[in-house]
Amino acid sequence: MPTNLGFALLGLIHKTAMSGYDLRKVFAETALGNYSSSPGAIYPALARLEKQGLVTGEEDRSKSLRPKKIYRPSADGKKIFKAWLSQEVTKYDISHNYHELMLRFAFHDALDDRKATRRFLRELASGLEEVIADLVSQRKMIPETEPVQTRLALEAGLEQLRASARWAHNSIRYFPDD
Amino acid sequence: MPTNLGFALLGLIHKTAMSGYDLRKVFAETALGNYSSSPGAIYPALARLEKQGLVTGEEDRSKSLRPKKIYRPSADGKKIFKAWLSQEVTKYDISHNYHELMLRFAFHDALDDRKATRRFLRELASGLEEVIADLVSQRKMIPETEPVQTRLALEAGLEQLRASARWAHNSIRYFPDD
DNA sequence: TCGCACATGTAACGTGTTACATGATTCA
DNA sequence: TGAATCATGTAACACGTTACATGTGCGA
Repeated sequence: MPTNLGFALLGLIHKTAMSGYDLRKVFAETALGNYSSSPGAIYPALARLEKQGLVTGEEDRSKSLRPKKIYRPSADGKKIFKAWLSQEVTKYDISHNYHELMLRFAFHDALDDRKATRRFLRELASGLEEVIADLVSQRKMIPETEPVQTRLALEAGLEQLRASARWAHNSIRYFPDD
Repeated sequence: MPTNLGFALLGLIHKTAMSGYDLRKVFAETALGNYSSSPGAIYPALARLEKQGLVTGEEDRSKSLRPKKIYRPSADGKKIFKAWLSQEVTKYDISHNYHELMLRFAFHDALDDRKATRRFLRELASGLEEVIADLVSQRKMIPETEPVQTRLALEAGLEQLRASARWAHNSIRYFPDD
């Protein structure tokens, strides 16, 4: 199973076939940058995906530059990518892997299935409520002897989660039923 | 220089001397859990800290259980820990390392210096405004042809940052100037 | 005596980071 | 001709993950 970086690469070439260099530029220039734009990460990741049969790299010598390798997802690659997108949203992911969830959402258009995206957002919203409730009860259990910072740090997390929950609720309307 | 996990360990034993097992429990039971509670991470991290002279582990056979090793920060360890806490808040950290910033804040009481904590929050708040402004202009540059998800994913990040900025502003009052 | 909580570790593995290496093409 | 940009990669290293190994003492 690919890593987040692998899925990000898969997602980008799913839309448009690209070389490793092109991919690096996308990472460098967009908010995807969190998933690293260093050649030491991207080229090995592409090689792994190719070895696993999830992408195919085709040399392009049309421009007589040093040959580019243009990557495309294979049938298997598309299948695995879509399965990744369609996974259930778990509480675990929400508290330990939020970045991955947002990565998945960002690529959700590849599914071309408003119902699936709606489900994603609904699951996210309700998962968030649960995680928020957990944190609220954790907050209650912080003894008075703890420094303010402890409570405030928890509060910071809470506020981010609340913002996310509002966002998820508001976003559902962009994927109407029918 | 220790990793985030190393600093988290340093921060916990700074307050109360503890064994590796105790530390694991703290990680398992609190929101710190993001920094891993697996023995394969914690024991090697403690060993590294000890080799670097930042902590000292003293065997405790008082209870005749399998001997505990109680860890304490060394003078060097305290110095490095406080230097870490006192670091400037950079835009880079805000966009690529937000977790570490919150970890730092959570341990800020070790500094016992309201001025430093105020400075941290002020720098965080103003850094956040800048990062938010950057994202807003990035959002403007997303072509219409992009799927809604692209814009919404960026929006999700924005809302989290805005929530953080509000939190930072509101939190400053807990650290009054004298 | 069986299992559980206490307590500490090691080994294999994958992956990301940084830094370096290589080479073609364009343009001043 | 020399620098910048295009383009792909490798090598060393550190770290975290998972899984396993080992052993003590207590209570049912």
